[in-house]
Amino acid sequence: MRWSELESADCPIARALSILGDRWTLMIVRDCFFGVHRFEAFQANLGISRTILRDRLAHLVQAGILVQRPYQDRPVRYDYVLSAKGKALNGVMLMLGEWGRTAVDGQPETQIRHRHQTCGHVLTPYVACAACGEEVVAKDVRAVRAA
Amino acid sequence: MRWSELESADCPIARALSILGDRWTLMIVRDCFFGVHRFEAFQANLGISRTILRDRLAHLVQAGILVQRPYQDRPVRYDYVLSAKGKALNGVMLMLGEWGRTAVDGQPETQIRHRHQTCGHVLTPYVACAACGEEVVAKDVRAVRAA
DNA sequence: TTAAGTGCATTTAGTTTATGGACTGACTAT
DNA sequence: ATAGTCAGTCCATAAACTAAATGCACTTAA
Repeated sequence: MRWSELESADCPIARALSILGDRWTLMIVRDCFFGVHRFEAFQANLGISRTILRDRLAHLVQAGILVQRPYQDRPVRYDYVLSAKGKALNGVMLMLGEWGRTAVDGQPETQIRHRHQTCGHVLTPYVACAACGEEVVAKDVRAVRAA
Repeated sequence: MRWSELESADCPIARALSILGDRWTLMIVRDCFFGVHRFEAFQANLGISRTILRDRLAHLVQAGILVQRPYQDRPVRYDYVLSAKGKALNGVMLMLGEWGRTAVDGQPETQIRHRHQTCGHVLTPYVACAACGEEVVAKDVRAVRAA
C-alpha cells in the first residue's frame, strides 16, 4: 500500500497520520508552537535539509495547518504561523511531550516543560472525557462506529 | 542532521518522535490498541511491506513499547502486545484521533469513535491540567526549563 | 504419506524519497 | 563595491521502501 492511500481511510488516526506521520512534519509544528516561524530558523533549528523543509512547509500550508504571512516587502518574504487547525494540535503535542518525558529515557534536568498560566503550576497534562470530566485510561475506552 | 541524532535531544517531543515519527510506527500502535497482535494481521490490515513491518516491530519491541508473547510452540510464534509504556500512548492516540476527526476532512458517518465505559458516553477527549483540572488551551501554556 | 495451508523470515530488484552542499535572486546595510 | 540575509532551487549520491518470490518449520486434511 502506498502511504498516500491512507488519506481516505475511515479511521481518523490514519487520516491524521497521513498528514503528520513522517519524520519531520511534527518537529516543524513543534517549532511553531515554540515561536519559530521562518525558513532559516527552522533549518538552523532542525538541521533538516532545505529541500525537505520546503516540501514539508508546502504540505503543511496545503493541509491548512500553517498559513503564510508576508512579513516584509522588497523582496516579499513569508513566514509560517499556525492556523486554528494547527493550534488544534496543541493537545497532541502536549500528550506526545508528556509521553516522551515520562516514558523515554533522558536527562530530566535539561528537559523543557510547560507552565499552565491559568493556575501557575508546571503542567502535567492528562486526557479527560468531555462528558464526565474524568481521566480517560486505555482500559475504559472501546472503539465504536459513530452513529 | 540525521534523524537518529534526535534521540538525545533535550526536548521530550523530539525524543518521542525519534521513536514514533515515521510513516508506519503509529499505525502499528493504533492497530495494537484495536486488538491486532499478529504479523500477518498487521500486514493484511495496513498493507505495509513485510520487510518494513519486521523492522518496525523490532524497533517497537526494542523501544519497550511492544512485548513479544509466545502464543504457540512447534514452531514457537510470537505476537505483539502493548507494554505499560505502549499503553501510556493512549492519550496521544486519543488526541490524534480527535484532531483527525474534527480537523481533517472525511466522511463523518463512517468514522470510528470510542465509548467511555465509565460514563457510557461517546468520548470527546480533551487535555486537562493535573494541578487544576481545567482544560488546557494553547494560549495558556508557556515553555519553561524544568527545575 | 503426500498435499495444502499457516506464519513467519530472508532475499532480490526496482522505485521512491531523503540528504548535503552548492547555487540563485532579490534585496539591505556598510 | 562588498558583504550579508533570506527563501528557495538544483543535483548527485545515499538511504529507505515496495512487491514479489523463496525458504522453512511446522499442522491439518485427504
